[in-house]
Amino acid sequence: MRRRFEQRASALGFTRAQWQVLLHLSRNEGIHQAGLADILEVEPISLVRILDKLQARGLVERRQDAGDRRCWRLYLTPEAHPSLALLQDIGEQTRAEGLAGIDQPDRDALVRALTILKTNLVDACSKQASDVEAQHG
Amino acid sequence: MRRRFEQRASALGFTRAQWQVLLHLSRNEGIHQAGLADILEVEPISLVRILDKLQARGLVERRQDAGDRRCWRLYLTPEAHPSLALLQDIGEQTRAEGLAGIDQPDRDALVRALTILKTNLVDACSKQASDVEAQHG
DNA sequence: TGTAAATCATAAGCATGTCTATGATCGACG
DNA sequence: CGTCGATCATAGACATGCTTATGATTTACA
Repeated sequence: MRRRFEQRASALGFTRAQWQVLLHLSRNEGIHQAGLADILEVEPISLVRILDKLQARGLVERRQDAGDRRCWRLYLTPEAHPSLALLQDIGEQTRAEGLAGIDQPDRDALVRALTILKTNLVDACSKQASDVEAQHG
Repeated sequence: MRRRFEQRASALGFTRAQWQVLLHLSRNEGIHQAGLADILEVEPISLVRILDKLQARGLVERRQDAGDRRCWRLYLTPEAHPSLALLQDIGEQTRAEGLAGIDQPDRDALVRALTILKTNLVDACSKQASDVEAQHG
């Protein structure tokens, strides 16, 4: 799904990661980088360089936070909106293309299974992380 | 699933990609790099550097092909087997951990749905690739 | 046979993910 | 008020994925 999306989106000069950033930013304008990284489930450092590129292309704006000089608040620029709409279409098409021929009960089961699977693994990851922490002090 | 596996495997000094290479190589000893890349569904160049590292660690051997001087045949060294066994255990545990609490019908539906989904997208990718090819030449 | 096309391995350069480290700032607590 | 620990953004270094390009061979075909 990643490959197919990227095959289509590369014509617009975007990667999947860039689209995800734009999409989630559009739903959370004014968020700071750590918060967006949390939503995207990546480390903040992974986001920094993507934002650098999007900012260099004039699609994203970093504004100083009034009360906290450490952090930036993130906004889409007006230039971002047309691309974002196109990218959302591509995402929609890719999703539909992938799910074609899967009946509704199986789609439901897919979502159920993946939801549990993700929860299981995230829990296991954070449990082990806190174990290691406890051992080391 | 990738993250959880890597969390565990990093203690052994392996990445998921390296494990996949070792695993599929163990099932296809004597294969050449392009063939293994095809099985792993990555580009040959992505495999080269992983093999370089595994070879440097003495886990993989490249032997000249007798009949074709362009290609190498790949073999695991005896040193690879203990690590491979450990990594397979980790893979097994991670899979079990992820699937915990998903009943059998949903597991079956998951496999069905993902199989179709992958086929759909792979077909769409290669169809578009050949369209582009046709246009350009 | 001789040349053009395909194939194998690999390099260069980019995007994105990680971990670890660092400087600036904030907040909490003595 | 001053210090110490948390948090924010970011740098450096590495792993792995990609596209595109290249040299060496092999294969196919005129």
